[in-house]
Amino acid sequence: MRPGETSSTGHTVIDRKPAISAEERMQTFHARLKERALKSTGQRDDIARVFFELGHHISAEELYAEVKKINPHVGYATIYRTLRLLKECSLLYERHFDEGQARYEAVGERHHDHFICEKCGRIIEFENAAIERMQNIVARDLGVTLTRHKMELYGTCSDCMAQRGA
Amino acid sequence: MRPGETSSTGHTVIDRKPAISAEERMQTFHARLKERALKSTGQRDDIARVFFELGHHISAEELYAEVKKINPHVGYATIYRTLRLLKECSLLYERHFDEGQARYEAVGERHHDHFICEKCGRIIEFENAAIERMQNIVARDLGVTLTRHKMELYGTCSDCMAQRGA
DNA sequence: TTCCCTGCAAAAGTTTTGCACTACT
DNA sequence: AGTAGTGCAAAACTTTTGCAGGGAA
Repeated sequence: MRPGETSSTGHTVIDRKPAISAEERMQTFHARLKERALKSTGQRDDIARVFFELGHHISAEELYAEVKKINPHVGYATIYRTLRLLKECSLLYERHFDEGQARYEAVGERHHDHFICEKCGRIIEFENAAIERMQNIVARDLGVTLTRHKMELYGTCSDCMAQRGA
Repeated sequence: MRPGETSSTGHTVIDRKPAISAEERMQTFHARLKERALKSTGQRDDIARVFFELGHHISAEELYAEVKKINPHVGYATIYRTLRLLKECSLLYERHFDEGQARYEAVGERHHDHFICEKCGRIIEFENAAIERMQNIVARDLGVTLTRHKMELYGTCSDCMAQRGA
C-alpha cells in the first residue's frame, strides 16, 4: 500500500501529505508574531523555514545542524526558544517518543497517530477513524474530558523485516 | 462507575486491581536474582518492597524519598540501578508520559492504557479490547510487526471538572 | 575469598536561563 | 530610542557511570 491509499478495511490512511506549503506556514508565523507584537528576525525566519521545509519529526539537534548550514552563527538557545515560540503560536507539536529527546512536527489539519520502527527509527503517520471513535467512548466511560490523546505503535517496519529475512 | 466495573458498551474496564501481592512479587524478585547469580541485598529489598507496596506510576524521585524514610543511607544511583534491574527481571515497566521524568509500574497480567489528568496528575488505568483489536488491524494495514504499543489520553478527570464547576 | 554491590561525586544528555550585546520596529 | 532578541556559557534536571570501599555467597 502506498501513501495516501486506503486499506481493505477502509479505515487506515497512511502518511497523508501536508496540504499547507512551507511558504504559507511562514506567512502564518509572521502574522502570529505581529498579533503578539513580537519581532520578525533573521534567525527566527531561518529556523522556521528550515523546520517547515524539512518536515516532520525532526529533533532540536537535527534542526540545529540544518540551520547551521545556512546560518552558522545561530545558537542552540535560539533553536529552543524559536521552537517554543512556534509551539505557542500553535504552529508545531512537540512529541516525546521513547527516546531521550523531543521531536517536533508542523501542525496539520488532521489528528494522526504514529508507528515508530525500533530498528531503523522510521516514523509512519496514520489516521484511523475507528480508533478515534473508540477513544471518545473510553473517555465517556471514564467520565473525563479529553484535551488530546496519543497512540504510538512500536515494532519493525516492512523494510526492516525484509532485510532481516535477506 | 466504580473500579472493576464494566461500562454500558461492555468494553472499558477501569483501574483493575492487581492480583499479585507485594510479597509474591518479592519472592519472584528473589528467584530471578538467584537465576542470574545476582545478590540479594538490603538495599535492593528495601527499594523493591517499597516499590511493590506503593503501587503504580511512581517516579524515581518519589521512590527515592520513600525509601529514604526506611533506609536513609540509600543513594540515588542504587534507586536507578535497582529500577533497571527490576525492568531486566520483567518485574516493572518504565513509562514516559508527557513529563520530564519516567514513571514506573509493576508488571501485571494484562495490558492496559492510561488516562492522565492534566489538572491534578491523577492517572487512571483502563482496558479496552476494541482498541487493542484496532491496533492490530492498523499494524496489518501498515505492513509492520508490533512489539508494543501505547495509548495515552490527556484531559480533565471528573473530580477536577466538579471542582471547577463548584 | 571472590567479585558483586553501594555510595559518592562527577559526567552525560537534553533543555533552560542569566547576562551583556545586537538589531528589529 | 527603546525594547525584544541573540549568543555564549553556565545552570538545571534527570539519569548514568567511575571508583574506592563494603558486604553477600
